[in-house]
Amino acid sequence: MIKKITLKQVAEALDVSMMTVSRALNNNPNVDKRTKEKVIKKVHELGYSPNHIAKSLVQKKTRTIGVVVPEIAHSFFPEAIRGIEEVVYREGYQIMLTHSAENFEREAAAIETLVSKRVDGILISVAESDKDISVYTKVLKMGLQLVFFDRCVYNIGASCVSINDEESARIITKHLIEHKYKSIAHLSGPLTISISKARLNGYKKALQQNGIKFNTEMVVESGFHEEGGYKAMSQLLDFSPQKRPRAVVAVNDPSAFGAMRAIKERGLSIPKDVAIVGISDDIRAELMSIPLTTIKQPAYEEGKLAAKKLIAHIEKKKEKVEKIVVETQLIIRESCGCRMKSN
Amino acid sequence: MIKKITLKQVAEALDVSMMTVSRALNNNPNVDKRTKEKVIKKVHELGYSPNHIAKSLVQKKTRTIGVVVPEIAHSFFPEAIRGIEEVVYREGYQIMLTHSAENFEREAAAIETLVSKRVDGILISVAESDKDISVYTKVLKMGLQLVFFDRCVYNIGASCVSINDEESARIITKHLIEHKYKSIAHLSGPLTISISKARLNGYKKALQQNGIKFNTEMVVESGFHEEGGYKAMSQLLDFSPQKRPRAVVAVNDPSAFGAMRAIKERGLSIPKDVAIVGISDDIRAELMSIPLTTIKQPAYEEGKLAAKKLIAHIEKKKEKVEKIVVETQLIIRESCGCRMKSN
DNA sequence: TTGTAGGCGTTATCAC
DNA sequence: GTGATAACGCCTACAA
Repeated sequence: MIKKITLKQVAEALDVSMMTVSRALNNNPNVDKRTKEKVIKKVHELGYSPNHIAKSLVQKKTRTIGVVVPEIAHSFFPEAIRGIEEVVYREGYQIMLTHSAENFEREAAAIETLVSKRVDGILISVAESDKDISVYTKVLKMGLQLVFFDRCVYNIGASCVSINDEESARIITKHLIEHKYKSIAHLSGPLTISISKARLNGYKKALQQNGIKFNTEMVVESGFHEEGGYKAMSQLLDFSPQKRPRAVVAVNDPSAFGAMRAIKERGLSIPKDVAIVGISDDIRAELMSIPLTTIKQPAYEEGKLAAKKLIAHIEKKKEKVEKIVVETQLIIRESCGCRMKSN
Repeated sequence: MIKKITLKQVAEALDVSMMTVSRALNNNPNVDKRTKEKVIKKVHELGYSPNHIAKSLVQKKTRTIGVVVPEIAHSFFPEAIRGIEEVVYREGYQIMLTHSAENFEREAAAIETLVSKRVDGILISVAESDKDISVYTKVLKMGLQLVFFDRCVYNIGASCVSINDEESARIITKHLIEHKYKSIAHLSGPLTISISKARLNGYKKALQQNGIKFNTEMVVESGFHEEGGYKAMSQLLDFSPQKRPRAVVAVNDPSAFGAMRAIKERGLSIPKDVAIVGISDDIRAELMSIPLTTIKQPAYEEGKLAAKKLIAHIEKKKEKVEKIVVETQLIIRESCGCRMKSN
């Protein structure tokens, strides 16, 4: 850290007390207009920069929030972080960004560090690995504010911002059913976390509501990433042509991208041989050679809402814990068989 | 901030001094093994979490670095941030992420806040708006470490990690020239910042080395974003068909994407009517209906190198200030006219 | 309107 | 190996 001018030095240079300088700088009304001007002038002259560390120590408030994401660069998260930053900036907070890399231990360590750094609250989208929710309840018990976004943990007393996962999966599965596909598989997320279970349930519900029997073999766990989608799809394609699914609901777009690669590598065509849909509306979805039909998830909005809710929890002692659901939208492209490519 | 157990309370519960607890927790060798065990046990029992704010105050070190980017969600930056996070995590630092939104005032405010939060150093990619470099020199003068990445400011005594901008632009322009295009335009970045000037120079150099006369009208400032690329390209397309450029070097991929949209909207075809190339290798480049020929810029690597260099500056007092150049690679796709789409 | 005293939760330093 | 004390730079609370 830098050797710097302190309040005391400014005060001495002006021959006033530290408190006068402090008050002048914090817009305290009880300070003579001329002294205030003098102080501000001297502060610039000396290049004084207030030490927020000291301020935080006495005020027990850092105006910093911690953000924990399982992934930084792909699909949903950059947009969500942009939304968070937007709100946080306007409210005069800062973001401490950490990354769990989908790993539970790393996530727990990140949370612990954020607590030690005394952030005012934490925004988290949980990692996909096996987990013990006591990490989160412990944070809450310490009185730290916690808001989940996208991948939530429910019923532990924290607010959450996400889409309606079950309904989104149900709608897009139903869309596939309307194409008369009967044999529809699901590439699921890690079933330890609730978002995956909800999407699986939505898929099941759509089948059931349309009189299609649910078949366990048609659900393969792919996780949330491209590689997993590729592997899971390959597994399904190893079935005999009669047993092979005619359509696939991927848990999200990256998983769908991996699956699309697997399908193409077998020389099969999308959607003629296998139709596929995702959930996310990743930036790449519309650019694929067969544009992906998907559910648009408003990442930027989710980030903003989550940040707003967290700050409300921090600033108003009695802010209501709630589940905030953002609207999604079915985006119909070609991978479901709705329209074929024009050229 | 949370009401929490302090060192003092742990000490009292154990009937030892605060220093003993502090030493035990910081792996100071001068602590009896059994007292250390006792301390650790009690710390867990009480749920004590060390207050890094207090620690930072006395040690004048926060183990936090500030990151300032002009953009959070698109193209280069998410990957760069991922690289930064990777290094910072391994070295036991945290990231405070801020966003200038390409706006100079906002950037200056972000830096000021980071200084007040007493980060140990700052990693910055500068905003595109008009600027006064005194913001950066002031930071340096305070003794704070500063490392630029991607968009640098040179000769002010700060290290910098970037590609060789001039050479990259020269190479990709030369590639276009090898296609026998004579009338080649440049969509430039904001000419106030050095990366744009360097790329413009590379473009000029390629023309000159190949006996093509440089024509001022063929350079239009597009900025770094899609919208600017669209507008700048539209301007060039307003020229009469004879004067209109036959090929275009965009300052980066987003600008190229905007330009491609403009070209298509006029009913022109890429690369038949207008060939185009970019610099970045954005995730979308290969997915475009006409895949974009571009220069691959290793964002993740740049982030890692910049973070490593910053931490070296922070920890070794005499780390050399240097310009670190990362290798780029020409990625040939279809937009330059090299090969036509297979189907 | 201004100043003084005390403390926020740690660690550095020196003593035992 | 352990403890007492004085910072670190600021703000709260109270006094003048």
